[in-house]
Amino acid sequence: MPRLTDIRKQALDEMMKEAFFEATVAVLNEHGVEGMTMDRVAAAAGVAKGSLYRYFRGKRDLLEFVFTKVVDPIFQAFEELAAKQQPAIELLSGHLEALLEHVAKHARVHRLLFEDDAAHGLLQPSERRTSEAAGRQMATVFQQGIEEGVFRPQDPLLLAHMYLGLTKGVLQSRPPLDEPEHRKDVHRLIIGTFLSGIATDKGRVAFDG
Amino acid sequence: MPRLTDIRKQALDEMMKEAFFEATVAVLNEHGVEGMTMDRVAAAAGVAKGSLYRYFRGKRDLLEFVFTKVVDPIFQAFEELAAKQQPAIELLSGHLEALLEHVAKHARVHRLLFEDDAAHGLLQPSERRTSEAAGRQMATVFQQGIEEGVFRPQDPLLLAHMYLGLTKGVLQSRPPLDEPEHRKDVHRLIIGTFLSGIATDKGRVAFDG
Amino acid sequence: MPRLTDIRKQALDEMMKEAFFEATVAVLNEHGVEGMTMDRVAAAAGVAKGSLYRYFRGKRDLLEFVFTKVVDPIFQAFEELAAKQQPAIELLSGHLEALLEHVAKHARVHRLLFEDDAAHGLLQPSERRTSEAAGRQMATVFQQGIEEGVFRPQDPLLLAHMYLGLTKGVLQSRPPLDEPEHRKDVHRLIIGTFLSGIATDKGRVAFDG
Amino acid sequence: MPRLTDIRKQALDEMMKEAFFEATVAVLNEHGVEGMTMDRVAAAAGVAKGSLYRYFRGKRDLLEFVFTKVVDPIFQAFEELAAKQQPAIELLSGHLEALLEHVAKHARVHRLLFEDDAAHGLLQPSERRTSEAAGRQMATVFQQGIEEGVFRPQDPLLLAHMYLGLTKGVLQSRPPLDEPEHRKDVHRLIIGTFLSGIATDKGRVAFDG
DNA sequence: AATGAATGAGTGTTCATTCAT
DNA sequence: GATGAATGAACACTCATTCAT
Repeated sequence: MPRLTDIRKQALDEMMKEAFFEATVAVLNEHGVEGMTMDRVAAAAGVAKGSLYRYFRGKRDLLEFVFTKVVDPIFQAFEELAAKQQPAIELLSGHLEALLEHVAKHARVHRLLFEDDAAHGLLQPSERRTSEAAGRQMATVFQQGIEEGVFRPQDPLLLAHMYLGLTKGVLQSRPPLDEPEHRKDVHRLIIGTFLSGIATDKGRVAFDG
Repeated sequence: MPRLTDIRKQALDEMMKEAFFEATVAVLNEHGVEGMTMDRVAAAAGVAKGSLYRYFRGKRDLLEFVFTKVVDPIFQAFEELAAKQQPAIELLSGHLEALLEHVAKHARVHRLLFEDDAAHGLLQPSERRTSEAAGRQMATVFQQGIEEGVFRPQDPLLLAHMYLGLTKGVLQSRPPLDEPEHRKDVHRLIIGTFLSGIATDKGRVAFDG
Repeated sequence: MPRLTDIRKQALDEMMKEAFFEATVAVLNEHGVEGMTMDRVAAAAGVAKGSLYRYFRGKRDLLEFVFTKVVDPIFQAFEELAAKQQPAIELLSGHLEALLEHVAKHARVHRLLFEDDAAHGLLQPSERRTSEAAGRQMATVFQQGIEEGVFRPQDPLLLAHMYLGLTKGVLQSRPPLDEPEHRKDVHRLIIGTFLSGIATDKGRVAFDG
Repeated sequence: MPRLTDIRKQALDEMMKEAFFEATVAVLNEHGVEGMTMDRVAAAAGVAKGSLYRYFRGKRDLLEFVFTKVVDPIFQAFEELAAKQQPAIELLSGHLEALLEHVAKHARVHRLLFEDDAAHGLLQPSERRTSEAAGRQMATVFQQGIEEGVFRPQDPLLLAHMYLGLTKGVLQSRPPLDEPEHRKDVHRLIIGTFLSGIATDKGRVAFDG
């Protein structure tokens, strides 16, 4: 039964990687990105340092794994939503909902990998890739919205960057996201602002004038 | 003539610091923040490593100098504008104009320190301080705008973060900023979006519905 | 058999530390304390510098290890003697005997750490501690002797310092200590001088007069 | 008048060296031996670092100058005393008196150069030379005393080392030396102990027995 | 003769990576 | 396959010494 053994082996591998993921997060939590050493990760995982290198080619590899593990679900959630062929605004809304939920669940890690901005040195490439991928993904929504006539015609990629930037800005101010109502508030704030702006009628007049 | 000598000395000091500034930027450019070592900066500046330490107390000091040199003008521009007692929207507009001009002038450095998000590990304290200071500064504008009745009443600090995030998002997509018209376009895009949102009337109906 | 492995591991650790001890002594011998660098110790031990740090937390740690290794046995010998509840003079005598034997055995290291007075900069704390501890330890002997009526009443701590100083003085003149008779001679000299002084009757008269 | 100029020059040189002496002592006082850098000495002396090197060939040279300046007077005092052709005991007594006075006057420096034992790394050669010179010097006294019949016949050099060691031991316990009476007490203690020992008659019996 | 900026070898220490067991 | 000891390149930083001005 080499087949079964292989499967089992693969499963074990996955479990190990999972363990390393959690160990890494724990270390990141306790020592920050600068203090994340392979020694500490191995110790946190309860294995010898050498073993780490059986599962990851190096530190960069490990961090990319962690990064991906945190980021990927958001992309997948989007893909799932997009598959449902909804109107752009609902797509946007649904995606934001999923995003906020995800951030709420992985608050600690998010803070470390995104807000504190400290890991970026080590995973710049994958970071940029991610950021760009997210931009492209969102751009399709805006493209769709423009076609639907609900968004003003504009470069969709630029819109995506603005939207993502605005969202990141809100998240960087660390609003409470634990309770569903909190998330609802933030959701309304982001979508409302991005769709309708912050100006009153008076303000809009002042601006146009 | 100790007076003249002193002045000359001070001028030389400034020139050295300027040279180190450029050397640091060059190293950051080539090796990223993680690869920015004192050795490399010294080599790039064409001096011995020890000399660096005559002008900066340490790596952190050097990086803060670079960071400040890039960031401070924006804050100062804001202060100058704010002193003029203008309406909030004009203040916002003026600040963005100054910002875009500044970014255009220091494009390379900006990319390194802000977009790539990479220097943050080493100057997190000053970085976070800066980010928060910028937030607070902008918040006063939004507060004023709310009082003027041109912005919808909302947490000014949150508005500031959204605005800054959105702006950062746009800059991250690296729009051309060399020509004044380019900047005008980006300016219009940001202000317009933030004040009026991206939705058409139809979109707004769809959203409210 | 984790038991055996652990023991073996511990033994290996001890051997490594022992090797570093000897390497350190060799380096101290050749380059003096100021010239004792971690590089040189590692080189003398024939290992990479990094390995040193697996066994010692730092330079101070290493030096303290060496120092302790040399000094501790003397203290322990004293404790053992003191436990035997002997008269003060025999205690003194016994301690000196043990000390001379110990110095004979570790002549080279002693010269480095004590006579040359050179290591002290780096281990001043532990040195001073040691010196004071030795003083206190000996003071109890003199206190006991005073109570027994065999020593003239005087500040015991001062007596201890005098005794230790005198002994150190003798050792600094590097008397031969290899043979038991040599040690016997030195022993007699020190004890005799400290107990009865160096003056003849005539000298005593001259002094008192 | 090149003659006068030369003399003046030499005098200036002496004054400079004197200033550096005091600056060095001040630095040693404030920062310890490990913290005594040429920079600090120059700053303390109020001159440029480069000037230091006009008067001293290097750090070792400077430290030797300071050391000598502190130690030499004791030797000279001895020479002066010795020239007076006194009995050995009075010579010893007179020398100790001068020594205690000297130590009292230069207490701070002494502590740094002798007790703290930290400078020795840098001036080991001159230190050893000094220690040996002192030994030889004192040995002549003991030799004389033996010839006078006031000291028991014994290796004079060994006696000298014992005497100096005992004295050093007393000084290391930092007895008060400010007042003449204090010094008198210490003087009596050292001379008394070294000449007559610390044993009572009972103790002597116990020892001989 | 004085200055102090420049030098650069050297210091202790860290840590990602390798590899013999 | 796991281990963890060994490695050694790198790093930030210091400071005695030199030398152009």
